[in-house]
Amino acid sequence: MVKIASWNINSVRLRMPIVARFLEEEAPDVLCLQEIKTVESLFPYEAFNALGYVYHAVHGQKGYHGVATVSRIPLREFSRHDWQDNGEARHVGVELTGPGQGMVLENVYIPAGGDIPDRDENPKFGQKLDFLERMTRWAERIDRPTLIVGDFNIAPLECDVWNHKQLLKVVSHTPIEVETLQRFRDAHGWSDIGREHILAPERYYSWWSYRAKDWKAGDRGRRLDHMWASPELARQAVAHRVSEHCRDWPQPSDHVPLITEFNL
DNA sequence: ATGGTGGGTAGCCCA
Repeated sequence: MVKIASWNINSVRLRMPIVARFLEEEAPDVLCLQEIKTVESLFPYEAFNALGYVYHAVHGQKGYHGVATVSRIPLREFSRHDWQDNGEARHVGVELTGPGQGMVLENVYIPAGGDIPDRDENPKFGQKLDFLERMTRWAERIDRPTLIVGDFNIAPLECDVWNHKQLLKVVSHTPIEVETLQRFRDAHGWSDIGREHILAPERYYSWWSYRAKDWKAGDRGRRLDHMWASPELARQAVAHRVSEHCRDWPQPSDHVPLITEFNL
């Protein structure tokens, strides 16, 4: 059994106490973090080592973005894609070399895309779509069992947001983003593990804005985080869940962890 | 219709 988790942590240094709490509670074999917001030299390697997570693949950046995959089972880093073509640290790819040997694990942080869903008025929105198009070209050539996880910053289904109609013009749920993400999905035949285990139209969110007074009261959530697998790998996913309670921990991230267990 | 909060950094950017 190999247990993999993904969490947009919004500063790994600030939130190391709750990361440790999560690792002690869930004991995933591998944890993929997004938005670590630090350079590699300041990454809390020792804190992870002390918890038994002695394998690391860190692609950091000062102040913004950044991803890290930490593990208690052996892995080897083998790729860092720049799908935005601007030098931002938004991806790291590893291959498991012990348990789950041969499985490729891609950790990605897709750009949020700014506030205005228009390429001309808001260059960041265009960059988000371009990032997805480059990922799609990459996905067409995948020839190994692959799991891609992370903050996709898109909630594709109606039941992935608290109010579908109200969010149609809100970046993360616009038709153009959903269509672009669908093309990425079709390019490899990805299986959306989250939605294979928590079936539509059931509510499924992974992010709640900090701007709500009480995130739970209005429950204005969105499913921005995903775990997508190659079809043959998806068939080996035996459990999947969302650690929603982490949103209530002290100084929480605005995202919560996703967990999938594989029988490999 | 608007602004609401949070993190990193250093005099605003990003989410």
